[in-house]
Amino acid sequence: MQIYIINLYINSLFLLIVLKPLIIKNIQTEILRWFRAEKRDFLWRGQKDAYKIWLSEIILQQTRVAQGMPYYLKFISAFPDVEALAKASEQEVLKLWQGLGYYSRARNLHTAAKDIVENYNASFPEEFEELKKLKGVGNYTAAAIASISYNKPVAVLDGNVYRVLSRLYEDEIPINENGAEKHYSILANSLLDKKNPGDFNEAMMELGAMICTPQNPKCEECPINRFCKAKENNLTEILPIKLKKLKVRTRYLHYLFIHDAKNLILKKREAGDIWQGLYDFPLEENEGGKVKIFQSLDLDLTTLKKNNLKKITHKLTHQTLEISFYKIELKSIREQIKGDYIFVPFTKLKDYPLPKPIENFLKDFAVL
DNA sequence: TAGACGTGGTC
DNA sequence: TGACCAAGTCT
Repeated sequence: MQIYIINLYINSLFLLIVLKPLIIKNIQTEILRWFRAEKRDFLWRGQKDAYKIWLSEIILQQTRVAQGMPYYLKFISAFPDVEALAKASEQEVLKLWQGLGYYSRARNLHTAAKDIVENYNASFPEEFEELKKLKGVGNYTAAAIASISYNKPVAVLDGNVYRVLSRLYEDEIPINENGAEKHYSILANSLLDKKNPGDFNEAMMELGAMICTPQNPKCEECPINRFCKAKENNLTEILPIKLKKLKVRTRYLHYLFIHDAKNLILKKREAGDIWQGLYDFPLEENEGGKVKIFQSLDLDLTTLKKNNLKKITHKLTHQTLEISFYKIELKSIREQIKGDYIFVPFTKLKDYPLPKPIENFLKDFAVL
């Protein structure tokens, strides 16, 4: 009996000290080998300029490469370095970001650029903790910059890595559960190739994006399929587990396209709502009745519906927007409109960052 | 800390 | 077609 227990102990010790590191080493080797042979050729790859890595990482947050690529090119061209970006106005940055969504990324990008120029002598900090102090740089982006640009051994944890880890280890802890980040971060860091952290991090993400996809993963082509518990137990379709708790509310927006011969009215959107810092039309948000924002004009939405130009549905992550546009032509808008509105010549519209529905509306009417 | 924050692609 | 997702972060 004693011998049996001792054997068991030795076996598990062997597993822990010898076998596990060996398996991890194998996985690292296979992932890196695959990555170096199969990786897509992006402009920001193969160089370590922290500015470019940072910019690409911010743009690619919650965004597909195909969607972000043109924006990366525009930004690099307009702002070749962090000083150029810092010198720009927030409106210029938002204008360039127009259409990409999650506009806080653009505002934070600009804030961080100014911070780096003013407080870091225009060069990026190298340490994970220091990078995280930059506005808009969280755990993921700090790890990406630190590992790719400065070879620091910190594992990135993005949607791809969560998925790869959950499947590889058949881990059923929901990836958006409280405490999940810490849990998966430990797994990611234990798997990280500390000698090639940048390449390995990119390799994990590339694997998740190209092979270990959310639907129809290409397990037969996966370089680590022989280590994958989810594949072995046919669980790739249900892993990773994600709790769903998204509530979508519906809002009814009535936009007044008020103009005279040469100008139209815009308003800068403020904090605490969608599209902060972008410009839209005078907005009445209710179900109907009198237009309250311009009582002097004595407008009624029911009457205005005769001039209803367009009605659309625009879906955001958390809101469904039922949008109506009304056209109101006035002789001289300056005298009749009071409040926090600006009068913009049609010729200057190109300088103003606009939410997608506003941009589309103006395009439809050949104003843009 | 759970919820807010855009847009476009996919099945 | 609606639900889910895509290199997350902030408050």
